[in-house]
Amino acid sequence: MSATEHSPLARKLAAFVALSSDELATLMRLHQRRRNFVAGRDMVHQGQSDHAAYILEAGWVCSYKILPDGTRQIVDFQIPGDFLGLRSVLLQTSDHSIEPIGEVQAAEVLVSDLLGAFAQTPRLAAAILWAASRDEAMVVEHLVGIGRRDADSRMAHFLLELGARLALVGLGSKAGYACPLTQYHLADALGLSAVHVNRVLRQLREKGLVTFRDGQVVFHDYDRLVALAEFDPAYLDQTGPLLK
Amino acid sequence: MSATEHSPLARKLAAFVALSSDELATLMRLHQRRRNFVAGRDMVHQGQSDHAAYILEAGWVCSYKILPDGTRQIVDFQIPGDFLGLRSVLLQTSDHSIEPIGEVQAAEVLVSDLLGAFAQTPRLAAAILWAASRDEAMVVEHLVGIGRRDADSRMAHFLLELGARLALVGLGSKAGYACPLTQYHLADALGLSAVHVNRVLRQLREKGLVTFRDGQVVFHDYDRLVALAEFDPAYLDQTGPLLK
DNA sequence: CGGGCGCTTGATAGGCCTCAACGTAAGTGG
DNA sequence: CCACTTACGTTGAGGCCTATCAAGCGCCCG
Repeated sequence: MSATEHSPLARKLAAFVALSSDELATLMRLHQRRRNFVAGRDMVHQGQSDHAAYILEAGWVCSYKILPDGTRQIVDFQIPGDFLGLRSVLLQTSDHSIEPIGEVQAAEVLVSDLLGAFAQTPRLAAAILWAASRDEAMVVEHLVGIGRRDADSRMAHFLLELGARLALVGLGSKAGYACPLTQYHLADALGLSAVHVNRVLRQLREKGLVTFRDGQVVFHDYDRLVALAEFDPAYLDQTGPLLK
Repeated sequence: MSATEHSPLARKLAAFVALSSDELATLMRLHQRRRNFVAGRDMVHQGQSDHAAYILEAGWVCSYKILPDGTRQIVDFQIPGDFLGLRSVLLQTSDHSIEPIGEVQAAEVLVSDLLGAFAQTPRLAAAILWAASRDEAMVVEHLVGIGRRDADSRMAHFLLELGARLALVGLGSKAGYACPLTQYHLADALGLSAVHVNRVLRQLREKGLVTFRDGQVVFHDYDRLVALAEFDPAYLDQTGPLLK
């Protein structure tokens, strides 16, 4: 039974660099210290200064910021295999909050363990840095979408990107995927109102492009959806620097 | 004559960690290989795969993405003392373009030099990583602004943030700063039309809050502007992990 | 069974866009 | 020195996209 069967992170990284058994073992040692979380109680609070980083193993979470007027903006979702809280650890105090969506299982990672692992296996360090850069690229693409795409294309792009990310860890395909988000989550992520999210979803469904219902995203016409979204997965696909 | 008088980057980092003369010397060695750029020709193209990272020494640049329909979204501006192209180097191919605004002087940094410097002085590595995390936090704040702030508050927030960044390298204060941007730059950064940018600027001016004219930003009522923007400089102010 | 949560739909309003025109200033070439 | 061009800024009119307010439905759960 290989490590990639246990850890979505190992599976994700393995898609871009062939990890040796030593490197895999080091990676798996980061997964000790398992913790569980439930919806409704934030894992990290905006402004909090003593908190850890985590590797998400099961379940989804979202990173968001609350504005003084009470509205919130979801910056990113994390799915199994993603790191969370890395930047906050470096800045010491978190600039955002992290909320579990449904039940979540994550491995707590101490900075010291991470640095130790990096020192041991530089290739692993490169792989994780690559993953972090990819996450940053996704945030940038998210920003572009909110700034310059209309609601339809924004939603389409979002659903496609999520699908591509999930496919990488074996949780989705071009047919669709399970998605625990509510329409309120979508609204807060896309900078829309929940009401408008509902209308946009209806339009996409009636046009025969994609259905989002009962926690399932089903692509009906992947290619036309890609066209509508102007979705270019280049920023996700890179075969990174890891082949060095 | 201290190194901080020569390098905005040294000045910025010095605000958060006392660099030894050895560390300063290492930092200055990264500044060899000077290059100049002029407005109108991108320093880096979206999709380009052979390019370097730079340390900005004089002048401003912006990082942006072009959408298939021709509109563009500016993701971030870089001012003297900022790194640029770091992520692109890691991902090997750039996911965005970089355009000089006016004349620009920058130091080309080879990955090998950077890694060498990091190996030599870990504290410097921490400082630069901290700066990169701070840049990422700014992109996130930018995303929040576009997603959840109206045009007035978005503009106010942007002008304030820029002022705070410039103050850190000695190029601005709470009174104002020199700003080479056009209203088109502001539009592409804030996700607005140039026409609307003009109207928003007029409103802010007529309310006696801030004037942006002839390449000068002048704050007339800093506190009221902060209130309008709900500007919280916490994410810029951190006395980072660098005191370790 | 009441109540909360998520989803759905309609009516209305407003923020921001688009189109269009014009002003100003600086640069270019004859 | 002037005609011409280009870049940037300014202002108005009209309209679309999306927000807001409001109401109702189905479902799960205590």
